[in-house]
Amino acid sequence: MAKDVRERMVAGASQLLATKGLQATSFSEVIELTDTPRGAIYHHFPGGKDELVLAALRQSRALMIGSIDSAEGQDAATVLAAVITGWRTLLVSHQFAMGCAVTAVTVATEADDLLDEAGRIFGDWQERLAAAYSNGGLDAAKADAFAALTLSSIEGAVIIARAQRSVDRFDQSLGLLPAVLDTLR
Amino acid sequence: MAKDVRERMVAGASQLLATKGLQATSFSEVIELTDTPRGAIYHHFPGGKDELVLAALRQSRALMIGSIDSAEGQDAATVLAAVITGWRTLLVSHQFAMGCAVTAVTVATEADDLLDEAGRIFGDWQERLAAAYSNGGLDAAKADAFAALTLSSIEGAVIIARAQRSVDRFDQSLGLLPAVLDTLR
DNA sequence: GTCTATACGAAGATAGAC
DNA sequence: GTCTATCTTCGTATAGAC
Repeated sequence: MAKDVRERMVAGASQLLATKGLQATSFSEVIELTDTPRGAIYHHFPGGKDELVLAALRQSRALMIGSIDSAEGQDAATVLAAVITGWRTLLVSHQFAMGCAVTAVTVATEADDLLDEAGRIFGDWQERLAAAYSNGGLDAAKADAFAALTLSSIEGAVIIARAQRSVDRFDQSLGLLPAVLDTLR
Repeated sequence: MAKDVRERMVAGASQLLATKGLQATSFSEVIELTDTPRGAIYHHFPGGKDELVLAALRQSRALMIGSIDSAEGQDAATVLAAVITGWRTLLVSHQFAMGCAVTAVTVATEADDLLDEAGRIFGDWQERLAAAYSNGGLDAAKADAFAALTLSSIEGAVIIARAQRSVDRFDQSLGLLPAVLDTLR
């Protein structure tokens, strides 16, 4: 059976946020992209755009968490490589037209509820990543700090890669992380 | 004498980009913020919004370059600390309502000329930072790579700090960089 | 250089029919 | 659940007067 209309709208909004930003994540664009009925938007999202964007953020959250979880149980270096590769593949496979939805919202909103959710998601990502590192042999405090560095450098590297339509700086910058990890254990 | 109207408009646009993003950097907001005459926008920027944003990006470029240059000639660790402190102060003094204008444009535009300029600016920043590191005692190749890591991790940390309205993760993540620098020489 | 007036389109949102 | 119509507001842009 076809996916739920609401679910398709959320996925479309999430994709639009990651590719074109918050402004371009309009009802018209979501409807066109997902081929869903116009009249259904306010039925599924009575709170309007904010509610749709909030749902899209939560979906982005789950995707990244799933990616971290699937590397769980392995060596910390393997976890690191898996996360970096995931983002690298996303960039390349979309020809640098796609990035992070949470970042896109953070730098373009003034709504407190959206900012709160974005902050919580970054926190959750770090926490999950730190747990995976810890599980992969790193001391807890170091795992937490290294997770913070991993996240911030990836988020920054993704932006720079998009602007330059190249993965050169991405590779150069994140290429230092494995050696950093080595010094931590 | 009062600053040139055009210059004030560019500064206002630059500030709006860094605080509210590309969408909110509208003519109305720029005019209100800078208290400049509405009729003067298309006189100074016949190319419309794109031309204004382009000028604002170039001003952001110059600000960061100036900040790097003022640390030039010092030890690599001092250069690193100066750049980090600069961004940290910006965040705190604006209560996390301000970030990087170039990032804001990168994740919200589809215009090639804006993306090109953003990519060029990130490249210039890295180049200037690498030169300062090299001047500060780091081997050239390592200086370039470490400049890439410095930039991407700062850009990412700034976003996360804004979302969380806290400098905790920022400090935690960038706090690892001095040790990384030590391992490079 | 700066002003007003205005055109045009897009966006978010609501009402009421089907 | 979905449709159409409509309202309001806002943003970009242009024309022509001062």
